[in-house]
Amino acid sequence: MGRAPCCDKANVKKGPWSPEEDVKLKDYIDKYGTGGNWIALPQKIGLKRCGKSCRLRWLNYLRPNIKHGGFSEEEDSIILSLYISIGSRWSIIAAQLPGRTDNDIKNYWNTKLKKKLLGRQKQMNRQDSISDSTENNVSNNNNKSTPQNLSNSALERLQLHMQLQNLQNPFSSFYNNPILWPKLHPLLQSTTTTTPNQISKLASQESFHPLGINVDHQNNNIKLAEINNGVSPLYSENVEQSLNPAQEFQPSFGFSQDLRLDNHNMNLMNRGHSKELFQVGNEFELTTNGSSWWSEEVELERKTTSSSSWGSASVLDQTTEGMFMLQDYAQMSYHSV
DNA sequence: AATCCTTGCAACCGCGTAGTA
DNA sequence: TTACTACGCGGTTGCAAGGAT
Repeated sequence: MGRAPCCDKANVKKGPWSPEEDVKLKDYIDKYGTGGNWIALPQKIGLKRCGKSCRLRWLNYLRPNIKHGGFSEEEDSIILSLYISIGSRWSIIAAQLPGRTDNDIKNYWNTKLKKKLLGRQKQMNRQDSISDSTENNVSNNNNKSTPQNLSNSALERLQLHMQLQNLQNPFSSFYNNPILWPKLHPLLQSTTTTTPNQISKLASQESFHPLGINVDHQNNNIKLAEINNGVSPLYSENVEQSLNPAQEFQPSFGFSQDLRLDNHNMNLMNRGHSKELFQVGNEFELTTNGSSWWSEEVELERKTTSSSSWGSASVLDQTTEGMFMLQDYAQMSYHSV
């Protein structure tokens, strides 16, 4: 037995909206607002439409200040960086692009931007296969170890990640690309030991992590995806446990620490000693054993069974996604010396 | 000119979640 | 605590327009 329909399907019009319908809906909402009830709205206006359809039409098309098409390079960069960081969380990505809707961005990504970027990678792969048989070729490693049922999303993000690395010259990392990361957290650019004072100083600056997570150590506060100036953070929460100023920290590379991902919480752990809590919106625990992120030594503990936020990807897919994020952003964690 | 194929985008569908009684 | 309702989100579909053959 399926879910009860949200409206009487038989008496509801489907398909493209007519200009008359648009006018009716827009006029009414301009005058009276939605009334907090989309389901009842079409009846009030006299539209033979489902409430959900009205809502969608309003949000994606009729709402004021909506922009369609003509994405700028800057918008491309923001979309790309957020997609690699958080995946297909279109509403979150849209929140960082004023005037853009999640549907618009989703369509733009699926039909243009993704092809544009992955197309470039194909070109580069061709060049690689002709001129380079380097043992460390990431593509070769990829072919060897990528799980067959790796989700499309994870694979895309992986491909994009690798491509973006390739796009840099050998002496420049992905993370230092000012186009991709307009405001890169200075901690990530350092490979040397960072003292608490340095961390404190850095944290007080207006700087952001490419993942979109900004850690304010002074206030034990986290802001997620605060990318555009003047745009309110998508998420902000006090961390569970503050950094101990008496300890000395250094940026941690590789996978020497455990990473735990809960529902909406990502704990970067240091072998059981939780340091930070980050909100990322996932629902599993992931543990690595200090090995390569491609390695098989990954333990996964599924905490809950439902996770629509990350689509229908399998647990293995999600593992890979987690690994991807871990590899990318492990640098942001610290372990005590 | 006709047909087929591809692309872009609006809209739909189903599910998870939050709010409330 | 449970059941119900509505909202919001992301994946998917349908179709029109344009291009290729």
